[in-house]
Amino acid sequence: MIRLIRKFTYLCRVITQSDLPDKPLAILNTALKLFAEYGFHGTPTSKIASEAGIAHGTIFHYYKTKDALVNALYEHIKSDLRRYLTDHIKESDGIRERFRDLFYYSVQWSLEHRDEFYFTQQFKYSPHLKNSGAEDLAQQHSLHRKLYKEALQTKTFKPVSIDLISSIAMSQMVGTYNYLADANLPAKKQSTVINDTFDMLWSMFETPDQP
Amino acid sequence: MIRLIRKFTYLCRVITQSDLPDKPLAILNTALKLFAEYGFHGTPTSKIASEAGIAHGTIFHYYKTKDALVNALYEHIKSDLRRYLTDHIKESDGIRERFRDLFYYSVQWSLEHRDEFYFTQQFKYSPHLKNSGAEDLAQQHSLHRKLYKEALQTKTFKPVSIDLISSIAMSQMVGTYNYLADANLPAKKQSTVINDTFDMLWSMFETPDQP
DNA sequence: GTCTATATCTCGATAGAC
DNA sequence: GTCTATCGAGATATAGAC
Repeated sequence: MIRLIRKFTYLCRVITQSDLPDKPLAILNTALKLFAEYGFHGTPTSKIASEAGIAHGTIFHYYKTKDALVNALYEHIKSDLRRYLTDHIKESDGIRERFRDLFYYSVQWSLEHRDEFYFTQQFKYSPHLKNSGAEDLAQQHSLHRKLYKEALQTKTFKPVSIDLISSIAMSQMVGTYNYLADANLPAKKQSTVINDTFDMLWSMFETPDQP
Repeated sequence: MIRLIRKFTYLCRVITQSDLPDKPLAILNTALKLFAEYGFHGTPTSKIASEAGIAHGTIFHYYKTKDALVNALYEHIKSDLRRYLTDHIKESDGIRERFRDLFYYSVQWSLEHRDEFYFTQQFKYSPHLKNSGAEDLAQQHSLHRKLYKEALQTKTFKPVSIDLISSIAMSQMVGTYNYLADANLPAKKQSTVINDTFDMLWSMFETPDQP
């Protein structure tokens, strides 16, 4: 009898397509939503469970501890952003284009994923968490540093410390994001701002023309 | 008898000058130290008390709740920074000098007060706290916005949104700080970097020469 | 795998002597 | 004002049925 009910429930979900039984992902998603609103210390696991429509204990089946959940969420977001960026950057483009796209789409992604962005900031400034190996979300070596390295080697950039470039570029993205997140401009104007701030950034490091 | 012991203890403190009975301040200081290491959620009030060498209950005599303590600490730091900046900026200077000093000493202060800086970042990204009226530490209207406003009105700056200037300038400071905090350069080199990054910032917004 | 029920513990806050 | 002792809420994590 109970078995029948289970089957029925399952079929209902399949038919309505509304709620695939991907519990681990559901946990991550509701956790993110709640963390963005209350912070991870202000969010009890019991609330994540009830909000996600699952039993409290189930969380600990997928994530041994709350910390593990938080870290898993961070990794999840990180790989999301990574995929998004690699999807939007053409390897065949010139270095300026690639840098522009990296900048542009990093800001764009943050604007379209504000909870995710906010969460990563919280995460970054949470000393007691075991952020072992959790370098800055955007210090994704392979994407950023490779690019800066190339720009330095080809003398596209003035000879400055790569860490300085990295820090300043990162800040410029965050600054642009902060402005746009509050300003609420129409999409087109938003794009203009991102491009303009990128131009400023570029001109900071570009090697001046040799006549 | 006990009264005598008390008096004796008090006199000892006065003589050694080692530990003025300024408990509220001592609480703030050790709280800051611990918050920087464990975060404020990872730091129980009991630990603050024991580390500060006072009784647990005493904390709640000065600060009704833990949240109140956190907020008091934030205000304390904010006014410290404010005093530091106003002490270092000459009102009689030209606008470029004043902006430079604001930038320079903001970074400098952060480098000399890393725990304080780190704490304010934690604070900024703590959604559940009653940060009512806790605007960004550096969005201290009277210091920053007044300056930007003046630069815009005197056409020293290109006509850009003041919020954009504010966001970008702030980010540039944070970016410069992040770089220097990791790089560990000698003091002289540090100054050079701050000045150089300020020049970049300035040239972003400066009105080009009209011939 | 998922649920309910519960064990265990830590922390913030209070009470009351001194 | 400062201390000690303690209370009670609420949190994570586990046990065990289904």
